[in-house]
Amino acid sequence: MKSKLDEEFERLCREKGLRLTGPRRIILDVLAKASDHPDAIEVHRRASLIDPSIAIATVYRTVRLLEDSGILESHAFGDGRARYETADREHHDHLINIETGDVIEFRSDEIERLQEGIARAHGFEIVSHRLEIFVKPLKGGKRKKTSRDRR
Amino acid sequence: MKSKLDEEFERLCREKGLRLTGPRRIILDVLAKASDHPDAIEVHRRASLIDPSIAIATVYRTVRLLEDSGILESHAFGDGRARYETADREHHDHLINIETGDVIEFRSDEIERLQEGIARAHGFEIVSHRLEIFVKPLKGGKRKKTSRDRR
DNA sequence: CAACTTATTGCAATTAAGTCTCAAAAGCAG
DNA sequence: CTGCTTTTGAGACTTAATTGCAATAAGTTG
Ligand SMILES: [Mn+2]
Ligand SMILES: [Mn+2]
Ligand SMILES: [Zn+2]
Ligand SMILES: [Zn+2]
Repeated sequence: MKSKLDEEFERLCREKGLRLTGPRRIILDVLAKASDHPDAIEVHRRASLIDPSIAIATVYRTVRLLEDSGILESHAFGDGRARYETADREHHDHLINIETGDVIEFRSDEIERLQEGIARAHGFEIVSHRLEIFVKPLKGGKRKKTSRDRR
Repeated sequence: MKSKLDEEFERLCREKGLRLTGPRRIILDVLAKASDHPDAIEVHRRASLIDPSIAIATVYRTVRLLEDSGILESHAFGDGRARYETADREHHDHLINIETGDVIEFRSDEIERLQEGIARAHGFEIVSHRLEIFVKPLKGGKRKKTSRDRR
């Protein structure tokens, strides 16, 4: 099935004279289907299951292309590698469980609004931002079953 | 003059059997005096003015040691390098002017409080967090003279 | 202060994420 | 299908950071 992302990417290709190649389709597909935040190596591993000839260099080239086009977002959570997710959902920030590496998404309109105010007070407008909260489980139980996110 | 940081580092050395060496004193001094957020290469450059024989490897080793001891904080603003600042001041977050690279510090107790609430609602407690807002100047003038931060 | 033990240093080699070069392969307009 | 152009895979390269190692310097003891 052809997703929103596929259509957007096709449009982009036509617009910029880029080619809709096999590797690009597969990499975009891997990213569209991911419900976690894979890094380039993990994207390559998943893409390789579909076409083992895809090179890691192509993964790096493609995620850069997609990121520059606004189709992908990259994050730098603790470890050195950049991690990716498609930019087709509403903006959110992340809680990272430092004991398990699980990533939990959240959104706070209040925080978003406060950030706007801070930027404006300094004479700026926000281009982008990142908020990452590194957490560990509360000892005293009170756990919600929220961490569906792998790694 | 001997700063708070120096004393804390001396205590740490005694505690862990570490040695208070020339290079360590100089690197800590450079960091204590910095009012910006220098990266390892810049710290090395400044340390070299005092003792040209200091190796970049020693800078990397020392900032890691200081960071692990909680004396230094490292940040990963856009560019690949880690940037450092001493952890002796009150917690704050950063606005980064993407046009100039200037870093502006701010603190919002409201945002801090909201983060606590979010973490707790998910059954976690915050270990650390980072909030970085990438901004550009508002076209319509309204500028405050706040950016005292170099680089 | 001199001798001694052990941590630390400078240096060069190494690692690891990501980028680049280039000849071969593949898109795609005609 | 042809021909032009972009993209690819493979491997070389770049850059921040880490590590191995022999030489050096801290700190300790007498
Ligand atoms: Mn996410
Ligand atoms: Mn700061
Ligand atoms: Zn946000
Ligand atoms: Zn904060």
